[in-house]
Amino acid sequence: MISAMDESKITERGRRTRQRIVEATGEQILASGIGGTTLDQVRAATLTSKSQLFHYFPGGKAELVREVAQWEGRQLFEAQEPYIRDLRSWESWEQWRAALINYYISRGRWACPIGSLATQAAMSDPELEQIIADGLRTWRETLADGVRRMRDAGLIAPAADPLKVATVILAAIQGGLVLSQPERSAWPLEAALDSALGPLHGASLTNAVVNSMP
Amino acid sequence: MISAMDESKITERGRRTRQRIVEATGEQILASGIGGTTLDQVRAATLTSKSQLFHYFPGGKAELVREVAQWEGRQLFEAQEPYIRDLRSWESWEQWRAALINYYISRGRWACPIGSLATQAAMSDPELEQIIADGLRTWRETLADGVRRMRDAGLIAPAADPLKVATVILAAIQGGLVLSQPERSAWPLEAALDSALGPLHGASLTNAVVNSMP
DNA sequence: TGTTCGTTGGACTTCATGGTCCAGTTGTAG
DNA sequence: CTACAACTGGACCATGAAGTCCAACGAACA
Repeated sequence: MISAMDESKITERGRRTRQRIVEATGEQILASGIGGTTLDQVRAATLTSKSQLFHYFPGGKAELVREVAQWEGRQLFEAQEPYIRDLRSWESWEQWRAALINYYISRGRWACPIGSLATQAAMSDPELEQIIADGLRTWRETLADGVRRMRDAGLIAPAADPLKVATVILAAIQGGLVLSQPERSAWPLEAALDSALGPLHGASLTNAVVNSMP
Repeated sequence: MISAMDESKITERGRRTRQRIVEATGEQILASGIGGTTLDQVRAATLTSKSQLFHYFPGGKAELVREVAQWEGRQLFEAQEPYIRDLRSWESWEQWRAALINYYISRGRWACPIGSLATQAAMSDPELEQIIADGLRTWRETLADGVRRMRDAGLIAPAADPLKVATVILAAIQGGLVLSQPERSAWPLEAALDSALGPLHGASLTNAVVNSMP
């Protein structure tokens, strides 16, 4: 990744200021979207000035937004650590699920830093689109690894396609968030995620509850 | 619903112009989002003038966007007719699924007029948010009716909660579209939707393929 | 035929917002 | 302590987009 900001000569103070800008912008974007976020708002929220914004992000708003996307993406992944790295049993999936839901709840808003940006700005900024796509892809791969471990351990059907299962889970998260937004509740997200996680639930418990035939 | 445009005195010619504006705006929003759509673009695309835009939509851009949301919503529902009204067997769900996927494919872009607007503009315009929420709700209710019919006919488990199943299906659609966007392919959407539709698939076929235990 | 009202054209105004500039301050290394 | 570079403040500029205004056109109807 090529960052327009060379981090060689940078003071600690500068680093803090820069980080403050990124986080405040993220907050604002989360609340009002990219288009609804102005540099003046960021400036006011961070008690900085225009010159600082352009000092740290010479590429202007576009670069700042990209930086925010990467930062938020990292936060999202860290929130899933360490569970997402060690998905190999139903219990580990449950722990991961709890950590993820908790992350979304803690932000106060029902929006995914990756998913909602994907919808908002995909067509406006190809570079941002790339960042989003990369984040989505590694997320899916990490989940697929977990599914693969489950399969190799014989905990789920050998015929299950890990990539497909991972995609279904991701889709459930993104779609669940879309529905949680107007609902102002986590339940659509939880329902969708649990449903997608069904195939990973060992034994025929899931089938019996959700899918049995009279 | 209160429309700022009183339709009492309006010529056929005016109606056509107005409709032309709505459709062109929808096209533009689909391509560039709400923020990326300017009235000048709409004016150019429809060969109209500013005065016409404000003549037919006194509320300005906000009203126009709301009108577009409603129009697109209607289109979306019509695309699912008549199947969505008569969900009562696995075959009918399959027909509905085909019609829906076909609708999204035919638009050329992987975006839902309801879902993507929900993400984009929910917080900027409360009225638009209401329109989106309503559309989402009636959609969910209609699907839930179908699930209810399935349950009452004994085709799925009596314990299944129709509203929850409908929500999971909707989430799969929305999330599938989010993932289909960067992928530039319908497969994530189809995978997610099929997975969510699993519980409606009679017999233990689904269980055997996706979820069996060694 | 003329009057009325829906319709249309396009110039004009206002203003928010991204972006620029430069002078002044603070920190740090020799 | 001095010099240089990083950092900060805020006035200023350019632009594009929403919204206004008014004059002119055209179709229905007396």
